[in-house]
Amino acid sequence: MPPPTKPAAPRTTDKVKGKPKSYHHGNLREALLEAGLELLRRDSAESLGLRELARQAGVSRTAPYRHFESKEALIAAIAEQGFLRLQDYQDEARRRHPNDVEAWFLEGARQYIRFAVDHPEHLKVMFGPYISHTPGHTDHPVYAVGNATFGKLVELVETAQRAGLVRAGDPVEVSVSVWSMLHGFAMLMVQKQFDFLQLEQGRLAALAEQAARDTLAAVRASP
Amino acid sequence: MPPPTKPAAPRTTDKVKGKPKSYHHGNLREALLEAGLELLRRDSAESLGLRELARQAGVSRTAPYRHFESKEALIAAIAEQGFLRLQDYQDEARRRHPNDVEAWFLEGARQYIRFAVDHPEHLKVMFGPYISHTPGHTDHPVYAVGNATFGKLVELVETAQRAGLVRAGDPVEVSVSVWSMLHGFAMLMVQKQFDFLQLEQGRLAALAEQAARDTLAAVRASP
DNA sequence: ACCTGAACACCGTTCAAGT
DNA sequence: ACCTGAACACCGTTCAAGT
Repeated sequence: MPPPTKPAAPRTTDKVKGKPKSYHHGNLREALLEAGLELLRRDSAESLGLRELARQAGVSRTAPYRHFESKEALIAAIAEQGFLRLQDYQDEARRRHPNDVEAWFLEGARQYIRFAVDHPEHLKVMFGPYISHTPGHTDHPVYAVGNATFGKLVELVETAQRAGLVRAGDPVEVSVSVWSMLHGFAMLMVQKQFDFLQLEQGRLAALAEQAARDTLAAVRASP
Repeated sequence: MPPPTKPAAPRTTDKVKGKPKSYHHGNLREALLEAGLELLRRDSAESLGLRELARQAGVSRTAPYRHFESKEALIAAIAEQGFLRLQDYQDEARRRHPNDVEAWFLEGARQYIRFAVDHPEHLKVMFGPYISHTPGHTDHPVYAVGNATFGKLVELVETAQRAGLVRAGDPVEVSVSVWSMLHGFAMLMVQKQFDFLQLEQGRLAALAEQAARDTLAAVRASP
């Protein structure tokens, strides 16, 4: 725990020229999101406090309410960023293998896991218990973005079905199996639930590759 | 939200005879665990407060500290209960199909999902972000019980490998794939992440059966 | 042995007020 | 338009004290 007396935050009041370095009056919103992500990266637990973020950004504790309705809204905004980034990872897989469905599928699976490795703090809020999925609360943009991310997976599955790689059937149902496997592996890894296995150096990467291949095996068309 | 003025809790001070109905002096520990579970069942979110549990049990807000070191310790105790119950579900699968490895494996997968359906509140604390898996915090009994649960899965996988049902290789690594798939499906379901698919009545059960079969397909030995 | 009451150091959120 | 300060209704946790 840090001592209660902090260095009072740099404040960077140099808004002399164009330099967009001083968010102090201007891009507080982005600064809060960035600070939230950094806090999640270190503390991991759910101490993510609105007051602490304000402190870190060098503003008063009520200033965040000018940019976010509530703590949950801030978390949802971070989750939204995360889904967009995950879509980028998925697009990359498609770009790498435009003419080979199997390679595309496998790379898509690897990219999902890579996203989890690169941005665990994003994954945690995207699928943590902080944003409720009960009907009525689904008006925030994060839900639309999340659904669009799943939609990209369904597209991949449909293409793979047409190519005879993946078994026939409702592509949405097949996509649920694919998602479950990748989500399960990614979440368990991010939550350090494999730590008790005492894996040697580099062994986790082998597990990830296995998970990607097993994901395809789970829904592969029988020959 | 309930009004701030509650009916002051029944207190059930009828400790006249043997009737173990009045936990007031005696089994406060169990009462707190039960109240915690009930709170998780309804509120779902992480408002699970120590003070509120005390209120619900009819004791002062500091009484819980006689039975639990901290809020995290109470949550860990609930998680421990959950792992034991999950083991019961797994044992049931083995008992039903003692002489058919494939049936045992499939039933084990179904039982994992059934546990999630029956006890979502347990699953949420078992794999939520409330108990940290960083080294140094792994002294609570919940970790040993969690590892034992995974151990049961490894046993099943080893048996299935010997029978030629599941592919060869390190049984722990194979078990990770199986666990990932079931965990992913169970968590997404419990978190209501499939709700946006607008599934018709009974369709979720079909998804669950598919997930169980796909879990086997993911690690099945090639013919 | 088990529980209580007051107290400490925190939260999220609201609201009138400042520039 | 954006931010501040005081205030309200909460937390988890500690500790001396009660029976």
